[in-house]
Amino acid sequence: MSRPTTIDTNEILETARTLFLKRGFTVSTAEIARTAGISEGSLFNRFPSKEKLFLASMDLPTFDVDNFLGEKTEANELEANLNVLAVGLLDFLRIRLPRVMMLKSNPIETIRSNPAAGPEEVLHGVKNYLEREIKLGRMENCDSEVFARMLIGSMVNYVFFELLSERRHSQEETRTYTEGVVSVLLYGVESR
Amino acid sequence: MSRPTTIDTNEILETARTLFLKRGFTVSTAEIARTAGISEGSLFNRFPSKEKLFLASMDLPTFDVDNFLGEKTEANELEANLNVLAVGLLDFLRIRLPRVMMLKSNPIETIRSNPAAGPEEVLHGVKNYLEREIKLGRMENCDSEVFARMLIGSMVNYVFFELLSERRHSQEETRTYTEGVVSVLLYGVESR
Amino acid sequence: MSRPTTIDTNEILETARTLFLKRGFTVSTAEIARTAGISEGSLFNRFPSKEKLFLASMDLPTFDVDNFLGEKTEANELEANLNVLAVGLLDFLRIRLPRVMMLKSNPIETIRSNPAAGPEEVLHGVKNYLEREIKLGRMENCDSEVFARMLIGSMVNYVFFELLSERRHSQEETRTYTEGVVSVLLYGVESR
Amino acid sequence: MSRPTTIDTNEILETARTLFLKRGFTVSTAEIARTAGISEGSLFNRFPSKEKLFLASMDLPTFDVDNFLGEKTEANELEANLNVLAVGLLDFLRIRLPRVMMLKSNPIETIRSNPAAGPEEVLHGVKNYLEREIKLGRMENCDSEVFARMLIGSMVNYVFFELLSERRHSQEETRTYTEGVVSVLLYGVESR
DNA sequence: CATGAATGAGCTTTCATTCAT
DNA sequence: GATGAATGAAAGCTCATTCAT
Repeated sequence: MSRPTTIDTNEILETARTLFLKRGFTVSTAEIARTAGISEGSLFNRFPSKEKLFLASMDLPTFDVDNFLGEKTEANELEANLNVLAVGLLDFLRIRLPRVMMLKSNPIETIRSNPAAGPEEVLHGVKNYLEREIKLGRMENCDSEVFARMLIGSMVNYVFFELLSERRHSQEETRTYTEGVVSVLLYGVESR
Repeated sequence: MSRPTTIDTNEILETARTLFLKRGFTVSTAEIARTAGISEGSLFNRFPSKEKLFLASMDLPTFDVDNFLGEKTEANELEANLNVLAVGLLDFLRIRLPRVMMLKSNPIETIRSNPAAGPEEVLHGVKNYLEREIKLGRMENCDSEVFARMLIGSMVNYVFFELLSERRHSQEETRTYTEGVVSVLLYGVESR
Repeated sequence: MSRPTTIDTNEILETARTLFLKRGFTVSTAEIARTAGISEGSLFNRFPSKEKLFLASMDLPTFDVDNFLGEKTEANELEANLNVLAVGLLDFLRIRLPRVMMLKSNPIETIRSNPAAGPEEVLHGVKNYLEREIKLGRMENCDSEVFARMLIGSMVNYVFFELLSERRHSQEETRTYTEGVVSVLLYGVESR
Repeated sequence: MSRPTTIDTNEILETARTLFLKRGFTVSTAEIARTAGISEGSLFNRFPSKEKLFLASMDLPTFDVDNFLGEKTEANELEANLNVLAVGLLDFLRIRLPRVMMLKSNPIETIRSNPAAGPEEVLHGVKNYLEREIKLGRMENCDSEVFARMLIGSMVNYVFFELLSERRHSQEETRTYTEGVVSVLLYGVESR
């Protein structure tokens, strides 16, 4: 019966996210509103404070290893599975990592207690997956924590480079890299 | 040799760094001055602007692989060398990484052109070192870029976890981890 | 005779009055509308501006001494009449005084010219009444202005205390007070 | 050693008080600063918030009956003393009353608990004085509360009229009034 | 006519920076 | 050089008012 809503909250969040990620928490709400094509008043109608807007725009996606692999893997191919997982992690981290960094660098008061920002989840997910593969006899026994950290760390670092150099690797580069990583993880570079 | 009445620039920088790293670029110059025990006037006598102070306090250390290893390694022990290198990288990254993240998250205008913030240096250093080891026949031929990225990435990620969880690993945990990483890199987890 | 769908202007005014009196002119129109159970749009359909709403809600009641006494007094009893008048003034002032104070403390531009806010009326009314009583020989000749001011002032002050202490006197306290006041006015405390 | 203070806090308070009293709490801090001839920044250097400034500028003076009379009265002249007291009350109320009204009409959160805003003090002071006079046998026994309320109320109302009509009575008018009041209080208008 | 989404002007407040000593 | 008072531009936020339905 009243004037219909014309402003899309998601559009605001995308605009804010883009600006925050590019220029830091110090971008002004005025600029966010202007870029989103709305008035500052409308911005604050949706989000009660700049901090809330910031936190909402930096919402962290999660990554469920089992769900992700369950759909895509051929059960018996460990190396293939790990390659798929590596690529999935990359895509996930390309979204999550810049937000985590932004949140960490602008420790709004209420952020501290947010456990979702913690990095443990993904590590646990990968570790659990590995241990299941070991139990199933499809993988040699090994320190799953070290393996998981190395896999994730290699992906994190790859994305990290992309962020800092502001250049995204091509699909080919990426595939070469992930395959190299998985290969090294499984076989090392030295024949023992 | 009496205590100089002038203010130690390094003390200012340390104070500023601590505050910036903990609370982000938005800490006020007033608070920095107060914490450093000086007046705001003095702060601006030393640094012409907050941005300059920020950049100075986030000065990025560099890591010269050759220098570092030259002093500490026994030439023939590749695995030992890599372990030393890994620990050295960790210590280096514990200082550098939070600053890089802070710089990336607060891209002051003048920062863009600063190549020192780029992550290529260390990658090149490690790659060069690896290729020399390969040329010297002390290491199997391999994709040095992937190897370097994995080594660095594993360390980056380890420090990353420490930053996010605000808990530093013990020396023992760290040694176990670095040795695990190097071992996997060299030999993998699967016997081929 | 079903409940009308339209909004009762008087209910709005009562809500607004209550809020204005309790919290000052700074209460927001949003809160007034919410408290009244209507939309802000409807509020502004009724009152073209917040100021108009404020002025309307602070509408000052008047007090016609003659009308008031005409119905209630026994003609020959001066002291009784004055007691009735005193109580009537009290009840009147309990409504008028807080509004006058609110209007005075928030001198909306257009208020200045509003003579109704002036306090002269009641003073004149009481003075006229007193002079009639004197002419009728039911009261000694005296300075009717001083008498009127003292009577009114005593009541104003009594209400004033109630406002500031946010506690309304009981009926008994009130009667004791008004009778004391009238007695002093008529006979003083000293035998001359 | 540093730049000397050039802004007088009292001047700020006077400016703020004048504007608040004339236009209500809604005068902007910008206008207060401009009128005081200082920057808004300086205003907030002195007062951490507009509310604090408001409260400070509405600081309520107190009136110590004994101190006041102690210096000015000839001990044995009750009526003379009361006349002096009445004038003193008037002068006091001309300052206090508008501030009390302003405070009451803008009930800043923290104001509620401020007992100084309460009107009891002066009432008690006058009552105590009267009871002492009664004990000393210089005044007939009477209801000191009613007497005090009437004296104060008459003065409050007189000032009230001045406030509302924005016209201050002349000294002569004032003296005539106070003397009339005291006379009525002591002797009434009727011979009993 | 009632609604509440949208607005934008204006508010209080902050803060990097300058300046007089 | 060190100080901290003073500044003013801009920030975050509010809110009376308008408008599309």
